Amino acid sequence: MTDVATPPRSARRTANALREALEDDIAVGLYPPGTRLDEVSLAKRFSVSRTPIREALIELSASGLVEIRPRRGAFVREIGIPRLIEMFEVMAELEAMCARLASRRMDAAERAALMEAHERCSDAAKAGDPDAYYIANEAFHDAIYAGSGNGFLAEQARELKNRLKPYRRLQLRVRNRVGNSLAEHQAIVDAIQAGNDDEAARVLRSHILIQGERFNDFVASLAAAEKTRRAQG
Amino acid sequence: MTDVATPPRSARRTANALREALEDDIAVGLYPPGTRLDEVSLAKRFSVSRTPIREALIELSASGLVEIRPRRGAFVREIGIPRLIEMFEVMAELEAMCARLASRRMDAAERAALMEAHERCSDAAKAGDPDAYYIANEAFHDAIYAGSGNGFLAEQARELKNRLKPYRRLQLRVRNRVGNSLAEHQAIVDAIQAGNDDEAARVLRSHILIQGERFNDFVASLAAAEKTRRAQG
DNA sequence: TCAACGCTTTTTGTATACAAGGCTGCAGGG
DNA sequence: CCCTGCAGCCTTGTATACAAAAAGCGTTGA
Repeated sequence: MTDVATPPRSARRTANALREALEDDIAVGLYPPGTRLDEVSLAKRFSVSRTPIREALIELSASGLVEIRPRRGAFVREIGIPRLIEMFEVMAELEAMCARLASRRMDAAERAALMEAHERCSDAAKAGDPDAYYIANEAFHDAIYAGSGNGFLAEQARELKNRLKPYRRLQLRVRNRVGNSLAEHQAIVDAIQAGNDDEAARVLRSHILIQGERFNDFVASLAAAEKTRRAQG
Repeated sequence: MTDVATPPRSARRTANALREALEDDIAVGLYPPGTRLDEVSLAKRFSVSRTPIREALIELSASGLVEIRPRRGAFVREIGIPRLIEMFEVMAELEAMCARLASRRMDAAERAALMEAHERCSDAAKAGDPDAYYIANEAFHDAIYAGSGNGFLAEQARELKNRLKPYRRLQLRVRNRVGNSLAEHQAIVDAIQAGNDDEAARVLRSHILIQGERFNDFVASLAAAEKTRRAQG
């Protein structure tokens, strides 16, 4: 339910809030890839007019999460396996670049933040809590983005990660990916702390590529999601 | 590579046409960085209502070309020198990645296209026509993007190049950058044709970084533009 | 003279109204 | 039985109307 008691305070509050809400709904799987996003339904659901809905959809289309087909409406973008491979390939390179720069540029505070995020990952892994690990993992990678000393790069990395979120979410629950992931994190931290930039880049690159390469599991989860979707719609 | 980022041309024609028109106006310098983009003025200028103008501005804001400050309007984004360095750093890495992949993956047709673009660059350089070189240069780099075999990467590279366009345009007219640029192109082509992926990446990376590093010229041109802007506004 | 307050004006953000293109379904013909 | 053409509805795209916030400006008080 939408919080009707929330008073309209900041500007473009509706449109921005809507964008985030829709992003979340898509990431969470409420609107699976291929779903048509009807303007009037969304307007009704959020108790606003079509205008802010349209603006939110346009933003989402710019970020690549939805696709606006002229005169036909907005659809949650369907990302095929080949394109997903491409995206992971780019993601891996961006993260590798972050790691390379971070290992050269991070100051003491940033290194401390990285270590702490790593600790929290470790705790979540020990507790066997994949959701907590998901959160901590995000902070871990974010620490590396921030440590690159390149704000633009960090933004790009975050944005792409966000686009891949719906797919990685499934991914993390497969096998005992968490355990392996943590070991890889350790290697990354070691390389960064040692200031070994090539090694840091290499390890982080493969850390990401592993997610994209496990296509047995990957395709399986996609197929399952697809099956569910077809069964419902 | 099959699905090039082709924005819908037919419907939403006003909004899309407007976006492109505004992009062009900004790139060309009609609206210098910092300019306020008033909705009603733009609406009047293009003989449309505020709605499509707003939608175009939102798209431009998503692409980073303009900045929408809540309740205060849209402004052509001012990109400071530090951020520009960051952007060139990322651009260099993206292009290097393209070159690395291209030298491994390009087929005969793609190599031929690259050679032809290189020829046209050479012609333009010999003719001393910087505008023609600008066009041919774009095709040259585009050929490498396409040859990477990674359509998503190609899109990202094109988008970022587009964002940097207003700044590179000035850049290319400096000194005899064209001559050096052509020599660098030759080295890139050689490396790609030899299938030497590391070398291709290295050469292309520095080819881009050179543009970002010449900050004596760069700052000078920016300062000049700034001066002009202040004199006018 | 200067600063602070409030009013007015201007502009953005949202809702609604109107226009136009696509989709569906039915009917008629091959 | 299937295919096609037309009509009506439904959805998107654009224009206009309305609301609210911020900036400009003048007045007033110290």
